[in-house]
Amino acid sequence: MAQRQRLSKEDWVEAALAAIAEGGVPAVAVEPLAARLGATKGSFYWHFANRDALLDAALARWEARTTTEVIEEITGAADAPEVQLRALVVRVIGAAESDRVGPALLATAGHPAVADVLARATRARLDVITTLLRRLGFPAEEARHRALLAYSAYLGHAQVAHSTPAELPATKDARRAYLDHVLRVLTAR
Amino acid sequence: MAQRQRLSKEDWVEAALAAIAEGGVPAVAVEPLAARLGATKGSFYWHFANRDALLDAALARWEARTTTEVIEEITGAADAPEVQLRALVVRVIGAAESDRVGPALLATAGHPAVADVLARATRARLDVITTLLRRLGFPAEEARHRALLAYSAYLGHAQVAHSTPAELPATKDARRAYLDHVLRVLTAR
DNA sequence: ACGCCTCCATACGCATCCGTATGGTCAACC
DNA sequence: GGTTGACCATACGGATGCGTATGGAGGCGT
Repeated sequence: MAQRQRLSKEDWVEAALAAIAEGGVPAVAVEPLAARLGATKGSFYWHFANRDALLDAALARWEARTTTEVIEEITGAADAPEVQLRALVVRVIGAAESDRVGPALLATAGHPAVADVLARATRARLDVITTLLRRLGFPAEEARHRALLAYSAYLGHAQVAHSTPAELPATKDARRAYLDHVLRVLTAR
Repeated sequence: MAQRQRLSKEDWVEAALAAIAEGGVPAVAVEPLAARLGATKGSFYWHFANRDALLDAALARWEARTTTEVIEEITGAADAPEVQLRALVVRVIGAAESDRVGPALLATAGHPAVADVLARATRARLDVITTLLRRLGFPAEEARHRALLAYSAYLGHAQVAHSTPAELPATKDARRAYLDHVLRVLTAR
């Protein structure tokens, strides 16, 4: 990997996220990570108290990057709800195909720290979608139902993209057509 | 756990599936499983050549139980496509909330055996849904799009049910209303 | 009653990972 | 140019997992 002489905390966090993406939470192991970074445990235990501290930092980083920042970015703009919803979907579908951490976390939902971050992320994301749908004129219960459906579809799309990308539309045009179709189905009255 | 004196291959497979559900593929470890079954490695290595053999058997069992058997059961009946589709959804949504193995496998899609079984299951499931939608009168491309959306929604629903069940409709009536809503949205022209 | 075959426990060597202890290196600063 | 402190390598002990070797317990036929 990188042949830096000195490593920062961030380097370890990024390596941990990469490990989660490839092998799930159990793949966050100090010694293999050190080997991949071209360092040893000596470096790690200077930056972190123990393995769990690294895992916590990685989870916090993931939550910020895939939930907090995205929500702020989308809802920060003063666009109309239709525009915001479309921006959210486009933004998030693209990310879903590269971010493999989310699906990987599901396998370890038993771990307390993982459960916490998943619960917070799920709630925040569902709330954003629900709010947008309400602003589009859907009544409360229907907005919540449609938000749940849309978010489920997003999660599932990430899974398919990750496990069997061959089943997704192949060309860029086909993907855009699919995306348009999905948006139409999800917002049709 | 069970205080049986003799264990069968099936017992080990079931224990492996339970382990995957709780901790993902890496949790399929011989010695912890043996402890849980009240046995030792001596038993395991009589029934299986090694850890991978158990993993393969568990994956095959999962595929049969959640894909092959379900598809045969649904398409075996001579019902109208609307009835089959609804039966499939009802059957599968209920299972999604108890089967935690599927989501857990996603975390280890890098493993060759896992990738194989995921690819086969995804393809088989998408094909079934696509066929049903075609029989409902949707043209080919739209049927495939809607099938992908429906299957994604199913996968995501399983994730939500597993990680944050509190976000799902609480009462039985609310769940039924949600299910009706989803079916209506997914099959509306 | 005897041997046989199935199933399992025990004990071992090896590898991997965690966490600690300790000393070394290099840049910055006086 | 000597000292300090941030950063890291090496070396260790303990825990846990894999796979093998070996012997023992118990049903079953003869």
